[in-house]
Amino acid sequence: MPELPEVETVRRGLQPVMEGARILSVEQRRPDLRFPFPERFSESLSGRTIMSIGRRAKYLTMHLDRDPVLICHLGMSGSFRILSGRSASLPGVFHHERSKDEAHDHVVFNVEDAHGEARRVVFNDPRRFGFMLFAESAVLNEHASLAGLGVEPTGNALDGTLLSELLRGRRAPLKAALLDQRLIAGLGNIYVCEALWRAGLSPRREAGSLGAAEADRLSSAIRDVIAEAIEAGGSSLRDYVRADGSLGYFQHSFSVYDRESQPCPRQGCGGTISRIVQSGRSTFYCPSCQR
DNA sequence: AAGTGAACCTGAAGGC
DNA sequence: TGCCTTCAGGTTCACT
Repeated sequence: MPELPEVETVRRGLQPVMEGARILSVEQRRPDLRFPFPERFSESLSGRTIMSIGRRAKYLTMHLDRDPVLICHLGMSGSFRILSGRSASLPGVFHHERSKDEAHDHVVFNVEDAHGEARRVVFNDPRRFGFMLFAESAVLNEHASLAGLGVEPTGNALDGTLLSELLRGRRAPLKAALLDQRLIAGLGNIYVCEALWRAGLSPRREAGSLGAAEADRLSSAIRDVIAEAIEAGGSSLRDYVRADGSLGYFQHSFSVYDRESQPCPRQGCGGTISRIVQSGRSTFYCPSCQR
């Protein structure tokens, strides 16, 4: 579910409550999510102080006052919500009222935040494609989950020259190449579709076939759409909410994603958005203006 | 090696 | 109403 902008939004939502907080206890309510929880999961976290919450691609990292680092992935349906500790013991007066199905509340962090407020930070994940793992901080980037990740589409690193290099020689469709986390890390189905539309490039193009001007356009489109989506607090489809319960609103800015049969929004195009399936996933694009 | 498709799991939505 | 199928923001594994 969550792509980079949603994960970054979650990180920013957790930051004010988690940074500087002390973990009093951790309730682990099942043995596994996508993977088994680490050995001594709760014991290793309890008593620690959270120094910072980081993000790499779609992974969240929780850095403590000593090892291990907690690596967390939200999978397709993972989310966090924050309850005030006091409200948590008084049903009906939660920090925010949105009550998700508590059957899928898999982990609860009981913390005391930097102001001494008791908080419950709850990880909910109906599909359980998310996971939590431990890593050694000194070799965090060599951890199996993070080691192979490509360039972040935020900041200045991703330009036309680098994108050309990454795509050179690749025979896969452009869509598939952009979803490959080893090349660019953090893009998912929504933002790949949106970036390709902005760049006027067909998702079916052979990835290695882009010219320099096209690679320039695409790298700009990727960076722009990711930056705008972060600014908007991500996209809220179905059940995605921010840690404070509010919704992101980038979904209102979709040009093609989930807009099959609707007119292409590009000025003067007049085309109609199509849905095709590429490597098992829906691609939305305008066959008229994306070539 | 690179590329494709299935698998993992639950819930929502649509068709009949 | 219920039952069935299809689909969903991701990653990993098995296969060609």
